[in-house]
Amino acid sequence: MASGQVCVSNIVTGTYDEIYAVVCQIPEGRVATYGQIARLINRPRGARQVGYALAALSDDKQVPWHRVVNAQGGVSRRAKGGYEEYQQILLESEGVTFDESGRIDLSRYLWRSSDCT
DNA sequence: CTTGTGACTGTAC
DNA sequence: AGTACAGCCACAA
Repeated sequence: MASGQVCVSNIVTGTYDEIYAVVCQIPEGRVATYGQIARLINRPRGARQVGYALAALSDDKQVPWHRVVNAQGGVSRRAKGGYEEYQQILLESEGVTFDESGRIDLSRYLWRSSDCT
């Protein structure tokens, strides 16, 4: 599938920007956990920062933040409610199926950064 | 520089 | 399986 990766152009090597870059690299139909992303940017204990970075994310950036879920494979609550449902809809639109409890099968949809080359 | 907070994670009960 | 506590990093005031 022709995935559209068009956000890396605005990325700057800083702190949050690295997180955005990783999120942008997540292909469609795949999801990544905060801890996974945190490790990718060399911040194995910065899982919190990843979520905080997405919280501070602005609409100007085309970052698929909806592909980022917690370690339980579920959508975390945001500071401004209303978007948790929006995220699930976007993921379902990409082919991701949710569990009865509203959770994703990470063993099946978890994105692998170190695979296929 | 110190304090507070947050879209998290892992362990323990 | 769900709830509770502590740890961690980065940014704003």
